[in-house]
Amino acid sequence: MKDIVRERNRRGEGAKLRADILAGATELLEQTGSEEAVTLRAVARQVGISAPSIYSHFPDREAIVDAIIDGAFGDFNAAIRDASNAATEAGQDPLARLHAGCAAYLRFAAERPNRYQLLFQRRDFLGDGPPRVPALRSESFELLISSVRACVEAGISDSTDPQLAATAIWVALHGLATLRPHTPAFAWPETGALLDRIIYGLAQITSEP
Amino acid sequence: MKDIVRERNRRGEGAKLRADILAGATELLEQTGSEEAVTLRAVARQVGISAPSIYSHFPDREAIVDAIIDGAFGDFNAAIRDASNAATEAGQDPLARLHAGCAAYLRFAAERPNRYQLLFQRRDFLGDGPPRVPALRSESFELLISSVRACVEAGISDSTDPQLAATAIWVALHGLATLRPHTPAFAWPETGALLDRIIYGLAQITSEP
DNA sequence: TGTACATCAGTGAACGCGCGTTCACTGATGTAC
DNA sequence: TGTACATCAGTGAACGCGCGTTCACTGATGTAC
Repeated sequence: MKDIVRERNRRGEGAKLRADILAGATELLEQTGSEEAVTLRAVARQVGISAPSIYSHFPDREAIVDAIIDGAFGDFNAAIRDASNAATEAGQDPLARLHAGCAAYLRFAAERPNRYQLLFQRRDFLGDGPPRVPALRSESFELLISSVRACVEAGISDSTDPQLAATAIWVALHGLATLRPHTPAFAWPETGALLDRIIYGLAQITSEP
Repeated sequence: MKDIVRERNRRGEGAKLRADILAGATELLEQTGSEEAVTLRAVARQVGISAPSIYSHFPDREAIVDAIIDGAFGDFNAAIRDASNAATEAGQDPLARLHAGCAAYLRFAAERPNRYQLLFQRRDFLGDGPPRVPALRSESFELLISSVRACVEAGISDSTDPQLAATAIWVALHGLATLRPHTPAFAWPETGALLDRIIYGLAQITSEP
């Protein structure tokens, strides 16, 4: 069953199909929630093309999933960076900047749970060539750790080990982001209260909430 | 390629195969790390039987995975309960009991990463009949929250909301348990230090580490 | 301006694979008589 | 104690499916002359 019938690209515009394939594959992943659902044939159906057409743009199935992950990391890092920068530009204190970044993290995960899930569920093995994904992974962590350091320098955090505090915050955010969509029956506290508890408790914030 | 050739059970002992199938399927999951690898045929190969033999003991593939999850939850809850009880029986304070339970949680996840992953990655929908899995899920959380309450009552925690604190600890433990096996390239702090940060920070422990 | 043709942007049929599941069966073994 | 047989504990072959991938191809379109 072919739902969509795509119009053939004009000559010289063949590369447009790559973007369509990636968008279709991303949508498929987000809808089904499973990496396995991103099959060449399912993507082809989604985009409205024949399966072999994909081979002009991706060497194999794996490459599509990799491209989805790269795109998701780009969006993820941008969302956090933007929220953090917005807080800085608004002249807010380091704690507000830390909070804005963490809130953006949770918002990204809540709005695209299946894409978020894919970000950190793949093992970041160190193969040949530059470790591409680890670099993408570390950007937001670097921002997190610098936010914690700024709190220490501003005298509103007691932390003697910002790396440890940032790691603790990261695992808590990740745990909340992944656990929540899978356990809707749990009596979840309000996200804001939970996030405050995480930030104040783990970054050892000394001023009162 | 059939590696093992199983001896046929004696008459009346047919039910023994069920345990073997479950053990084989569990081993398969733990080795491959993917639920999808638990196929009827792969399980049959692992156990040394033919694929249709499984139908005498499980109605379909899904039932095998459900049985793995049930078994994993039983082991998971038992590990935490035992560690917590051992601390209580040794006459340790509430903080030590809380710590023992959390450490057992992380130990379980570290030793059986793939089985742990399966525990909370399935949506706990509320279908017909009693919500079996949510009950299994909540046991360890109940223990966690009672440990936090005991700390408050003993005057070593400032928490005014033990439910919130317990939830925060849970998400942090889960985040650490799932993130760590997938990001070996990250510069992880020592687990003990991280766990202390999580417990002291999130349960609002007031006495010095 | 007209036209031959190289190239682009794909397609349709086919392959071998592993899968879940069904079906008819088989051979050992405990039991009734 | 001997034996017929019901039952148990499985097996082997087959089905239809969707998959990744390969292959030879087709028809539109821009371009060289």
